[in-house]
Amino acid sequence: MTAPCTRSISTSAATSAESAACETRFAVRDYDLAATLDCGQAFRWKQSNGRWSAVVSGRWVELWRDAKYIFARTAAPQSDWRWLENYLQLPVDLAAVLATFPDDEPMRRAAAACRGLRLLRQEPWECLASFILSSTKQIVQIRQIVATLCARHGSSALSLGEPAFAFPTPAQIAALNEDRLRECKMGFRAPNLLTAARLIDSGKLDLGGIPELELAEARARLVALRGVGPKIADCVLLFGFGFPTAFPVDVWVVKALRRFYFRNRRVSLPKLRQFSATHFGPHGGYAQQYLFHSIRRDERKNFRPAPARL
DNA sequence: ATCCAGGTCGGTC
DNA sequence: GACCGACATGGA
Repeated sequence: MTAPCTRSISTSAATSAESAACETRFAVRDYDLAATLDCGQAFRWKQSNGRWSAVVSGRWVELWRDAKYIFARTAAPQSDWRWLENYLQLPVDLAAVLATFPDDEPMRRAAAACRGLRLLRQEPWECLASFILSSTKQIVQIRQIVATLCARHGSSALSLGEPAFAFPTPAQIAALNEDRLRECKMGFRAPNLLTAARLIDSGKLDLGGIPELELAEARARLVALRGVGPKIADCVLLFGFGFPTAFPVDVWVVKALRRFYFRNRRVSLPKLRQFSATHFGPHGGYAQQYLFHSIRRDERKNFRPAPARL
């Protein structure tokens, strides 16, 4: 698909890491990189002067855009970029996805308000672990917990800027104990992460088999984990495994569904789940992310920070 | 200060 | 089923 390295970076002053650095670009349309990386589906991306960096499946990578392209560079040489094309879901025809959304006013507005928003395809274990850590936490805090966990317990990754760390493997976490995990500020979620890591590390839970299952069965496997209910399970199924109709219903989506489809009436969570499972079509998961992103942005638009004090 | 955050769990009625 | 409080931690 893409040439391995369109440009290899090498200068006389380059360190050994820099001389192996690798850069490429992808022509894209309808791809809002910033919204996609920052909308609460992934928790590792940091922005610094217009560029986004993270560690994806153990590889440090930096991304940036111009009008036509997404540019990427890594610290290590790449023989191909399929891992990144897959992560960013570059081949997805967004217009075709949007065309399956229900033709109603809320979805038309959400699609118009979030033009270019995409779903990523994340590494399943990292996705599961991250969302185990997400319950009743704000997105900024989830990022902080995940960053601490990676810095303390993940393997270091070759990078060009700040030191970077891979997400800890199940084995790396399984080798810890609850107190070590609590030191990463994850509170009561620590034992949940620990038992999930140990089940996977011991082979008692095989995430690799999940994609072969029907949605309901896959969901049942995940919900069997302590600390994983229907919402977190659907996040993992959608963002990690790509089940297109997985539909995470969190507090924001509840708010959006009630406001847009039930005239702000009190509707029980099971009823909202039932509605969402049938109303949003073959790419319901995508529709969910558009609702989530648009209502969060609307609410924040009304928020005005207090003027800075001197 | 008080409420709430990309929830889940184990109780109640 | 529906409703409730506990669970850690820190932003707003």
